[in-house]
Amino acid sequence: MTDTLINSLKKSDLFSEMPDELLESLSSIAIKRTAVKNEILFHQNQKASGFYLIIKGQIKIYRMANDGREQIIHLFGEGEIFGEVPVFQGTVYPAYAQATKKSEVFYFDRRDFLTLGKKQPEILLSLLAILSLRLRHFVELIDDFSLKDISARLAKYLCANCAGCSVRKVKLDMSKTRLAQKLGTIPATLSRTLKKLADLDIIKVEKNKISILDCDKLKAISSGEKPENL
Amino acid sequence: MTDTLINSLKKSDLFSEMPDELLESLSSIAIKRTAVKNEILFHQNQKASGFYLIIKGQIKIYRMANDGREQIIHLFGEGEIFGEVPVFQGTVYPAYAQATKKSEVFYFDRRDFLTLGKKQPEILLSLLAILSLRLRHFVELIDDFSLKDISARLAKYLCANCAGCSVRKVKLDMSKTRLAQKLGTIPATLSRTLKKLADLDIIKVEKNKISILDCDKLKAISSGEKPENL
DNA sequence: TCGAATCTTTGACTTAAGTCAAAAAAGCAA
DNA sequence: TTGCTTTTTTGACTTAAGTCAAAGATTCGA
Repeated sequence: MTDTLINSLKKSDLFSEMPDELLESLSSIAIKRTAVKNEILFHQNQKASGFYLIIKGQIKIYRMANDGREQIIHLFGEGEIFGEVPVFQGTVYPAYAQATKKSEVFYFDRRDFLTLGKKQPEILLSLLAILSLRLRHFVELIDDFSLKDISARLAKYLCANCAGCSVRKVKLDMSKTRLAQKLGTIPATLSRTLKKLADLDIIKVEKNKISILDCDKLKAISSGEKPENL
Repeated sequence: MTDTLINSLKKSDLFSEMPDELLESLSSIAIKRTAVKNEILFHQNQKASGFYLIIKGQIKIYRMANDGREQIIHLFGEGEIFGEVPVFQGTVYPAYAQATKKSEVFYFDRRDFLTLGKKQPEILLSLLAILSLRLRHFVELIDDFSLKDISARLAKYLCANCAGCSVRKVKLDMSKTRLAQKLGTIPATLSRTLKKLADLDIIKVEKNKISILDCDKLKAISSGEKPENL
């Protein structure tokens, strides 16, 4: 029984990277709940007594505007948690949470969570680690997306995947279509970009293996410099 | 003395939003350190004994590649913390940290931090709240940046700032140049986009006040739909 | 109130990257 | 191998948004 509970935790966004022994402790305070369609899990301005992890179904987070119309803030799906910010802050829920269909959730009571955290601060530290690491990734991602063109993103990807350019051959462990997605573009553009770099003798492409011929130029491109010919 | 310490914490990225009473506790375990230029604060693979907050100066985080060349991972500046992820995880530092110039930092010892967290888990919860809230913002930001064109971003901004469209007049509390930045564009483009929406009678712009004439269309645009005329 | 500095708008032009479609190559199953 | 599907490349075209520069507004200090 606890096993399936831990498995559910492992499938969640927040807890998936947490060490097993901590998950076990966590699972001891998780309470399984089901919500029928349209059931309200918490109200706006209600004291935040606990947060939720969705196992199945979908939860709508919304606010009520002055004129009575609801403003949907977010839809959360399986594996996602919600309500944790006000719980951590010790404030009130800033919105309503309502099941859009029959759903299953785990409920983590704030008090239990605090008690557990007191006994085993490693749990909280682990969560902090997960969140701050993820935050770093996002900051980087945003940097990449907003500041860089495709060549730069590709160059960066290649650089990051050749261990400081000591390895000169990068084998793609995914399809080019997939890589294009990862770089935030489409296969056609990736193909052209690869060709551009190859024409400049910076890389050489053979099927799914990419050789890096000029690591320094690649690095320059990855940080935004433009070589002579686009 | 403690006052200036707390003030420093307030200027930092991570702690600025933390309630005062918690900052006070935190300040009790912060140790001020100075680093001369090129001083190494921690080594790669060394057990992560504590994390740092930069008060002044700059710290370079880098890894050493096989061929001896250093690969700079990040440069951190004033107000930023570093080393916290391995500290929270209880692992080793994954890279070197070296001052690029004379710097001042606060050092938070892992053990002290844990002890404090045990005594006052609210501190850890507050950090969790800060991080998870910030994460939410980033997730949204990435959504916006990668999926939406400028009209959509602007529409979303306007929608978010008219309280569920019950208020029909948004007063910009910043210059249009600043707003353009926030939307990830330039003033010229923002100007044109505003005009486009005004031409479609969706909004009306008078100096720094923007009236929303058609809230539903605005919402549609903000979620990616294209109206008749671009 | 005048004039300088800063913001904002507009116009003409450029460009990176997307769309659509078709050809070429690679992968795969029987 | 053969044929079928999927992936990748290429070409022609479109488009959103950036650049640069100049003209209009606005703001603000003295």
